[in-house]
Amino acid sequence: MLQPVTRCMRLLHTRPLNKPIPKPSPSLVSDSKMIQQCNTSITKYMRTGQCHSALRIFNNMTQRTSVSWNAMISGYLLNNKFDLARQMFDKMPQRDLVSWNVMITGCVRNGNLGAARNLFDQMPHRDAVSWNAMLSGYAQHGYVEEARMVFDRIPNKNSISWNGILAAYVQNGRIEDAQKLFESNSAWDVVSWNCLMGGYVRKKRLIDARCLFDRMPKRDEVSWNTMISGYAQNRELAEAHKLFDESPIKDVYTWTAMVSGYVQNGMVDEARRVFDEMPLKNSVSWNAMIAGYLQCKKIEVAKELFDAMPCKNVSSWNTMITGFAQSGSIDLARDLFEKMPWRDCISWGAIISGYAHLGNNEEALRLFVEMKRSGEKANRSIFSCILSTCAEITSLELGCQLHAQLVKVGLGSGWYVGNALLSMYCKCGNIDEANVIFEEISDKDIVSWNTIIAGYARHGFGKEALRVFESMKRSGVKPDEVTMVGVLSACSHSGLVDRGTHYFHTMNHDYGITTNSKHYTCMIDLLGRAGRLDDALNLMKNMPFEPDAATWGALLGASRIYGNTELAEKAAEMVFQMEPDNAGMYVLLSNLYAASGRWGDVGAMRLKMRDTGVKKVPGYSWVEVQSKIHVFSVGDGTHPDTVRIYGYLEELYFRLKEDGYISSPKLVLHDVEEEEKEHMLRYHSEKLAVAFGILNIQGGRPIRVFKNLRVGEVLLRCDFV
DNA sequence: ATCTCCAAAT
Repeated sequence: MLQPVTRCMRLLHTRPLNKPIPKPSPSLVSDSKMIQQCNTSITKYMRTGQCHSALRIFNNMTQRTSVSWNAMISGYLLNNKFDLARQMFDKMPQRDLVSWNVMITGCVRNGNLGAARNLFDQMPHRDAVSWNAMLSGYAQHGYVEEARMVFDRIPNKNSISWNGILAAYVQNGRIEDAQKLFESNSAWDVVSWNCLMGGYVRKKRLIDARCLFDRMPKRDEVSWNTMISGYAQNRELAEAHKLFDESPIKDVYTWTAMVSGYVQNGMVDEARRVFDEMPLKNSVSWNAMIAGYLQCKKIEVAKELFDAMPCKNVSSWNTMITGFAQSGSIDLARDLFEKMPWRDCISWGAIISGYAHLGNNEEALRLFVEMKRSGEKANRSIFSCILSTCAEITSLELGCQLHAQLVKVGLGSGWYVGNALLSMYCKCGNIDEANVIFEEISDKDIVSWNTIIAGYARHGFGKEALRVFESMKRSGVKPDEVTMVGVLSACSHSGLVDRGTHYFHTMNHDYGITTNSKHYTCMIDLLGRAGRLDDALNLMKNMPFEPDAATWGALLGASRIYGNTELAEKAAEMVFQMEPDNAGMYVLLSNLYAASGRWGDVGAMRLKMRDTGVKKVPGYSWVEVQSKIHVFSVGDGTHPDTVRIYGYLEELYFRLKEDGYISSPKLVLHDVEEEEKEHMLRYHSEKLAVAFGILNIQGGRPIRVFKNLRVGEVLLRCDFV
């Protein structure tokens, strides 16, 4: 609206009023035509992603209008080159309304609402587009109230302003407000109807959506497509198909809605039939079809389609890589990953989580480093994946570095990454930092609470765990089954038998939690540790589940502690039946026999292990020194510092003996010669790791030693602080 | 005729 005025002003400036306006000379006419042609070319190049060619044209122009600059700015924004766009905007000599509006929109799309607001406040004149851009900016970032305030202040509201505020409500889930607004006015256009209808579809309120659809004064393609995909995505394929047949015009969206609807409902053959009938396919249609085949594990067909696809985009590659990775074909995934023409953070995330999922933590970490070197920024999902990798290999130092990176890029807040950080600190043995993180999560969800409770329990801080549990209840979060597993194991590890028993019996009544087998296992562990083996056994007999390996394992652990070999044998026998590959159980039972001097049974156990092909997982201990992990096994002689480590341990033993310490070979659980037993005691993997830690970690700093042997779900860990 | 704001499908 103000645009023509501004242009007149410019003319007034360049041509004095008292002289008649001269007719444009032929050269001037051709100049302005030239400029127009150049502007058109810039736009065309930008639309096809050829920023360099656009820039060359722009640089070669001897005269430019604001449209030339605007075309460059919006072109850069279209190609996600925000910084270049901003540079152009800052450099341009005379900004017009469109320049400001384009830049504001760019800031909003780049996630920088503050910059958008600054521009909005600075601009000399605003039109409806400026206001609408700000309104939509607030709406897109979840600031509904601010969006409403902008809307109320718009002096010359147009239909887009009205649709903007309607969309603000719909996008942020406030369908009732949207509905109220809609009813308060009658001058809505087809976009408004579509918008509200889309809101109902999102809320899965298909009946309300359909009601609007039927009442609409005018329908366009979007109306049909919204309604069709609403049905298709909510398992109402028959209704979707009916509407599809009725639809007067079908475009790519219409067809694709049907394809992805069938795919999402696992009807891949129907999807394929529609896909083959489509008169025109775009990359979304192809990708949906490929994802469908990957979903139902028809990997080969997916790959065939992918190879035949003419217009592969990053999503196509990402879909295939994710599919391969999730079906365990990590090498095929990697092959595609290496071949793809360009990658985004989804591609990196797909391959990294693929390796992490298979337990190849080293490769996951290596790729993460490579990603950062390539200049790609990690998103929340990648950070979360890598944090759990750190937890898996218990690399606290690496975890701390990630934490620092998260703070730097501003992704540290919020429960999503917060929970991953929390879990990392818990598993890496830094429960204090875990607590700091926990306190900092402003939008704690049930997982946050459960993680910190289980973390405290795991580290033996039962009372702390229960204190957190109480404050969880006070803050109005309802405990779930997982919470109670943490709470019961907290009681178990701290010997709080009565309290644990109380929770166990009241949790159904108090929190509506159905007792599951994990809870029973916790209780058996709790009673067993307290020496109440009979009660534990009774509980197991009366529980409404068949005891699983974990339950018997808990009983075995308890019997072992209290030297009840008979019960332990029975428990171990059950575990063998259920999990013939559970090497840990063979070792436990073998150790139990050894402890009671039943060497014949130990030998039989060994034979059984050999015959069933079970391999004992060797016990490892490791310690982290300056981001490097040093691993030790029993009597390890492979470490470069072996001589120093053994020398130090010898010296330590000499001093211990001088003080009257006698090591206790009886605790060694193998049938070996006395001398060798003593050797094993001295050079047990933890001791080697501790010695190395003492020799290499500065005094006053904690030495954290980790072990790989697991009993049930609990990672045994020694913290030497 | 070239530039900006609202609605639909991985």
